[in-house]
Amino acid sequence: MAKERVTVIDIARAAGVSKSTVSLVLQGSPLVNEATRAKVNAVIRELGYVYNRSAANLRQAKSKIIGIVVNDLTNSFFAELAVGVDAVVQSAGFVQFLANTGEKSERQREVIASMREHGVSGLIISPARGTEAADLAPLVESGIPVVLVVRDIAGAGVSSLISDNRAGALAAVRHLIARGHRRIAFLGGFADTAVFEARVRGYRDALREAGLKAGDDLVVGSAPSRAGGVTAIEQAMMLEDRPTAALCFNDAVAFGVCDGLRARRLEPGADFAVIGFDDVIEAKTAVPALTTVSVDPQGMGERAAELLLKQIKAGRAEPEAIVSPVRLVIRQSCGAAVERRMKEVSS
Amino acid sequence: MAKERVTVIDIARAAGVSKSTVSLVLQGSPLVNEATRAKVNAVIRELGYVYNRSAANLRQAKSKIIGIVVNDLTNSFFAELAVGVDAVVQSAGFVQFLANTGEKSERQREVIASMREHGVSGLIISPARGTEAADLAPLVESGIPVVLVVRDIAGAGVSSLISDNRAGALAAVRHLIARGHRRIAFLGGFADTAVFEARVRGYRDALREAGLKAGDDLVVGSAPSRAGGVTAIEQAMMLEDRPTAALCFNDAVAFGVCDGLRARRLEPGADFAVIGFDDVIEAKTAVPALTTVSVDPQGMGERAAELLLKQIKAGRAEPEAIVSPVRLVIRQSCGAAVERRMKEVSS
DNA sequence: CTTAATAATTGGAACGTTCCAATCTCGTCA
DNA sequence: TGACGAGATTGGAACGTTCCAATTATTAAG
Repeated sequence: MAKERVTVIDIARAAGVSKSTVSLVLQGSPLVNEATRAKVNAVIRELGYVYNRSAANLRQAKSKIIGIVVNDLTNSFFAELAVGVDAVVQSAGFVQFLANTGEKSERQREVIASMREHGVSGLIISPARGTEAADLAPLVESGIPVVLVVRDIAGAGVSSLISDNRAGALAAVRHLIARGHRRIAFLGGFADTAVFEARVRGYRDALREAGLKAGDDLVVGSAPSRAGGVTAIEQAMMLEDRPTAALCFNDAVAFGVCDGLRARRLEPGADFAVIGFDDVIEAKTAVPALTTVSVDPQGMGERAAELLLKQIKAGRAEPEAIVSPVRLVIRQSCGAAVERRMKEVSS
Repeated sequence: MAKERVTVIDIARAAGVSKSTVSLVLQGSPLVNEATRAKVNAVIRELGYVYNRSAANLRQAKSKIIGIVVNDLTNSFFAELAVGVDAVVQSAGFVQFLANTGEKSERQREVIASMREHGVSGLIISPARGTEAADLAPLVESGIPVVLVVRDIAGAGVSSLISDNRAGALAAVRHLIARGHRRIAFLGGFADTAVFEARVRGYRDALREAGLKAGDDLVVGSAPSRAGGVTAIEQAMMLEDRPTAALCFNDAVAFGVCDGLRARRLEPGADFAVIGFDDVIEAKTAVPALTTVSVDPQGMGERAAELLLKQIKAGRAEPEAIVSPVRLVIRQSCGAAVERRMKEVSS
């Protein structure tokens, strides 16, 4: 069944032209006559020709593949990021090579190597935990454009696109304070990441400027997952002086916190205010709808892809460090919307 | 900065051997002397050589790439499926090319074509809605191994791996009936899909065998998402004779149904029984933990990958249609576990 | 009618690898 | 000593495309 491979030469023979002409047609060159173009295209369709990109790549150095490596595909934040990237990459005529590292740096090394071997013309990386500048050094030295997303790596010397984590946390906690909360926790996340550090910094700054003290017992780390959120809130509720509100490391944790709250017969939004981070799609439709710091993962993916494409086109651009603004979207889980809605109804 | 590409010839020259020897080393051939192998490897590291897979692919027809195309990456079911595939594919020395079609068959055509051009040696496809056998025809004629997952396509003539949707729904609804429910709804999903059809069939069969009538008003379709679940339950609760339990099209819908229930001050698991389908990771940690039909997406991905690998190795195998067994995992959202837990406590 | 310019087409080299058949180097055995 | 075979190594052809310079066909200008 597996028929002989049809090549450009077969097409040429069948169409009565040279292989060069066929090649020209394939690349949509304006040099070729309309009639022959039509003829060639017809033969191509007829013989079921499939373009051999390996051969093309071999000849010309550029590959039309861009790679994206994420640290946790099962986290919908990254899945959305990937579809954002895919959208723009695709429409630019590139194809996306996606790999998941599962936070393992060994695995990350492998997939990056593999992508290099396949000749990707650019790479978008959301680095695994613990990735250092040295790990990326061979890659950046090779001159392949790289943009880091979500997590920046100091001294890597490549472009990065991260969200303004400190500002987001600051805004969220200010909001909580404005609504009268005094005991505010920071829940979830691994303490050894830059993202965690930035978010906690914003949290602390907000408390400080309100003259509240930021005790260490109120920031409790955990896995940045739904399950982690459950354990984090449980731990926080063991404190003798319990918090009445929490900013969570991300939305997954926030959902877990809501779950944990309910398990203790506390209604999130009414009895306890919770704010997430990321604005995953489900945040809007959850009940109560999650108040969260919107970082628009899909949009971030799009911007990262655009940045990368720009660098690919430019050959070798100066690395830029973009910090993407962030905004607090107030929904129901922090209690604000409930109040507001009641006001609306009564007016 | 972008240095000259170092090739196998450069290595050969630097190591004082021929390019053939270097090639042999690269492929780990046992033919080459240990000393020269070490020498060559040292030079490879020293010069920062990166293997050019395009060139290799050109020479030998096999490519070490397998492609996976999913219809909705933002649905964590598919994200997990993809990581399952990735795990086995990777350990077999292949690399995974992942693309997302977003349910658009035009897009699906493009990505499949692109993968063919890159010379994938096999393809795992979770087809977009509305994909027909004819759409896949050119692909299967080319003789490249394909396995369809999640959704089968009649007459496509390729292997498929789907879960036993009817049996799962049957078991779930039987359980609901055994717990005394009489008004049971089927919520969510697009009615024009085979998966929907099979699940509803199981649902109907269970009702019928219990002598319950399966009114059409109790099956309400919607988008297979969290938001869809919210609207579906809302619609179901408009009925004058309200259901007291529901089997949902998938877990995302089930979560939405829980949300919708809470919005009406009904506690899922206590006031209304809900069962999902898929057993996404969050199902276990949600509150209440979701009773669901476990299809183990990650395991399914692994099995699909193994099947594909087997076919790739075998050259051209007979298409197999595997239906993967499924099991009802009883947690809290159907009310059963609550009862059981109380019993445990009292004993 | 010649020449120049333009439009289309073309053959061959090149890309970096693998494969094949051929060669070289030993040590061993008769 | 010569023949043999095993172990290592090697040169060159091939894979399917693109690029370049060259060629041919066509049209316009003089």
